[in-house]
Amino acid sequence: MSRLTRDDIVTGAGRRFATHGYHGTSMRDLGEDLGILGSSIYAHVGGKQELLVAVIERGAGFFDAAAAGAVDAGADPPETLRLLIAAHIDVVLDHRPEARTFLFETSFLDEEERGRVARARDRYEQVFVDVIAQGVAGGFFPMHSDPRLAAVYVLSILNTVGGWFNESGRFDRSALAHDAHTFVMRGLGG
Amino acid sequence: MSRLTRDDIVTGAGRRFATHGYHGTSMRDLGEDLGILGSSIYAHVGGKQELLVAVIERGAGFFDAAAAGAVDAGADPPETLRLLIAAHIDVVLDHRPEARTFLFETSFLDEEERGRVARARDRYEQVFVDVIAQGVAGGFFPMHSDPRLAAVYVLSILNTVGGWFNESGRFDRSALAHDAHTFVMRGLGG
DNA sequence: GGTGTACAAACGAACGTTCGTTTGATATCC
DNA sequence: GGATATCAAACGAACGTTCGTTTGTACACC
Repeated sequence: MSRLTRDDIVTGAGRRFATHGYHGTSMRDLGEDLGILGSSIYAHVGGKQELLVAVIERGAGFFDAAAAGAVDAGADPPETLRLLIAAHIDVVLDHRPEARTFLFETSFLDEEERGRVARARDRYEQVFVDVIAQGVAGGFFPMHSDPRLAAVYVLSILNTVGGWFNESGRFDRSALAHDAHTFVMRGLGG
Repeated sequence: MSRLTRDDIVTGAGRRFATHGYHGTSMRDLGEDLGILGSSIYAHVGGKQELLVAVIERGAGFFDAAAAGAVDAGADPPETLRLLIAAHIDVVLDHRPEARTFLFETSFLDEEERGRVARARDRYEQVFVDVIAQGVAGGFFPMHSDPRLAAVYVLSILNTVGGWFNESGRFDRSALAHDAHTFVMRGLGG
């Protein structure tokens, strides 16, 4: 058992927040997970709320990077959407604690940070909206309803994946990504 | 200000649990919402956990009733699915606190109740799975993937509605139900 | 030898819950 | 119909515990 870094603390906090919720996690619980006393955490971090901010910003960073990677490939809308879906699923499954905390614990941030995170999430959602809108404009998706609504559907499906998908189940991750993509493509009329 | 009943307390608890989370709600907070002291709540219920159980069972009851109503209509799979979607959206929007608590706070129940609720949720999900499977078998949905997976997609979309839909926005509720149904129908290949 | 990590004890505040008491309405008797 | 008994609802204070956080000290490593 070597000494802990701030990153270790944030990682442990993410795990706890994701499984027990922010208010269901005490500093002593978290310390126990890490093998130290709850009070010792204050050598690394200013407080509990700061931990929540750190975990959520990590999660936001993962999603941002994933979206950037998918868009930068410069493919057509259907292919870009496929990349976005696969990348989102990767984030949710490879960084489950941070993703879950980012997606479901944001309301427990205090005012200012909550606003910043909300804006970050809107920006991310807008990437999906834009791709769908471009697909509609380009004739790839012959659907006539609101791209914003469709983006919400897609993200609803993807955000929930971390809650039920089991990596050692009948489907593997790429099968899930493929299945979700075809479902969404059909939903868009493509 | 008349006297409160146990139902009033449960309703208030649902509102708090849905907005602040179970662990983010104190008995004194809840009392303040209701215009009484936190300690006075114990004249109506045994404790905080009992309130959570009561709220969640209410929510489960709403969903069960909605599913029963949709299935009892005896329509073909596409129409039954349309009824299921509309009924689910009605529950989520007409009973937002109970629905949200049922959907997102179940993990804070203690062991036995959590198991019961999980089984109730599985039963509800199975209704969607069955309708989709019947639709596939009957040739209504020419999709070849897992009905269980498709049911998860549909419920992911529907469960999230309470988090973003605004009754006074550009879409009204029936437009949302219609849009979601066509998206899902296309997703199933129908 | 200074810096940073962890401990151990303690802080005040808030937690869920209990308790004895007060209140206000309803039902009963004369 | 006015005094009286009953009972649930609410109060207000207090219980023991846990919360997030602070402080002072010991000890490790560069």
